[in-house]
Amino acid sequence: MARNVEFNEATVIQKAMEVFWKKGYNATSLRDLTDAMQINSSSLYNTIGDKQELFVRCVQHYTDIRKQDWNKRLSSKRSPLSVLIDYIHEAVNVIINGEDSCMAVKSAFEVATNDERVKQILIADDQRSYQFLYDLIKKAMDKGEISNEEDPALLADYFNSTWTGWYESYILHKDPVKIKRMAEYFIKQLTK
Amino acid sequence: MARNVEFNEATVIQKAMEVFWKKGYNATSLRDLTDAMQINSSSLYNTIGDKQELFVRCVQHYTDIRKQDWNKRLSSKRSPLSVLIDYIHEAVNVIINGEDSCMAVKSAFEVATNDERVKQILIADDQRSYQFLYDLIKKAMDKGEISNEEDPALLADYFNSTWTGWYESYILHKDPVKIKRMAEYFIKQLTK
DNA sequence: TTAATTCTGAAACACTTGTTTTAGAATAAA
DNA sequence: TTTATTCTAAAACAAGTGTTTCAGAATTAA
Repeated sequence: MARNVEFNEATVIQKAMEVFWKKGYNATSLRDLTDAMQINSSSLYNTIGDKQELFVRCVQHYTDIRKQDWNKRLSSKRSPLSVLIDYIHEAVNVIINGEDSCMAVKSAFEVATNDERVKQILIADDQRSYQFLYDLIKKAMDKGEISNEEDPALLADYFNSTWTGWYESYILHKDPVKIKRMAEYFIKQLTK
Repeated sequence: MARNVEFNEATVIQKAMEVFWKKGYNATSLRDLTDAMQINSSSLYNTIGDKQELFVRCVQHYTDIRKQDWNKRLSSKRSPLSVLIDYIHEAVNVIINGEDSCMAVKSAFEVATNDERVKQILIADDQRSYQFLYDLIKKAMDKGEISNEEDPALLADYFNSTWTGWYESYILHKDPVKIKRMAEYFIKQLTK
């Protein structure tokens, strides 16, 4: 028997996420957040909680989106190898067209060592990313699309950690060709 | 005709670097810094400058140390391939024994997009890292220690960006075996 | 309509931030 | 020793930080 929350929580988390994503956790102030979210700090503290809690929700939201993408790709009827190669190409596009690098990577380096909850979310995200690669590589091997000489778990691990360096490279050099060449070499290794 | 600065600048920069390295730029306060450096903020501002300037010097110092290490390794009389493999093994040891990841990587993601000077220092550092790898790979190819089928520039670029992902992996999983396995695969690719 | 409840906005909170001021101690050259 | 200069320590600075308070507006169910 009382009024309801005026704002849509999902919308507001999305807005906050964009600010955190761009500026990082420590460089983002509560004013930055409430300005973007268009809510008063009292509403924020009444519903979501403090800055840390909000950040946790934002990272969770960020990884949820990735999760959906991986699931969608995994349920594709197309050949495992083509799904994998498409994914690599789209990952390259995200790197060279996105403005703010990857929030998961940035948060791993800036926050994960100090915030156990953020760390756990990123571990789960990394595990899903690994599983996505592992499933495709394994299926591609079983189908004979790629050589099965190498351990698929090792390949998945190795490739899973490769993207991060591409983000760093793009921050420093802003060179799309460099990223594309590395991606082609990456694919070549996989398919030979 | 006046007194001299009491503290040793190199010592003080080293101390500041350690704090920035561990906590990151934004999470480090001036008090954190002056406590570690054991100097008053007025002395800091009189000699070095503000927080940004201090950070720039610290990143410069960090990359200077790496530069020395690369030069030392490049002047080795041993075979290029063995120098390279040694370097990879020691890089792995740094990752799994170090407590605070890599300051260059952390700074690339946290600061490089907002501070042009830091970015330029990191670009120069990255260039030296690339050149180090390129020189060894090229020499190893010329000597016939490794296959020269692949473009050494591409290999150097690719390998240069690989380490970053290993740092992220180690932050999340703290799994030395995982890093070691990736390094062995890395070497295997190089030598086959 | 009433009553109970929960939300919102603005202001205030205490504390921390990066930086500057100031008074005086220290020191090198004359 | 004097003098000119530059250092240092402590305090003060204004602005910004994350968070809380509180009065009142809003809303739902009775």
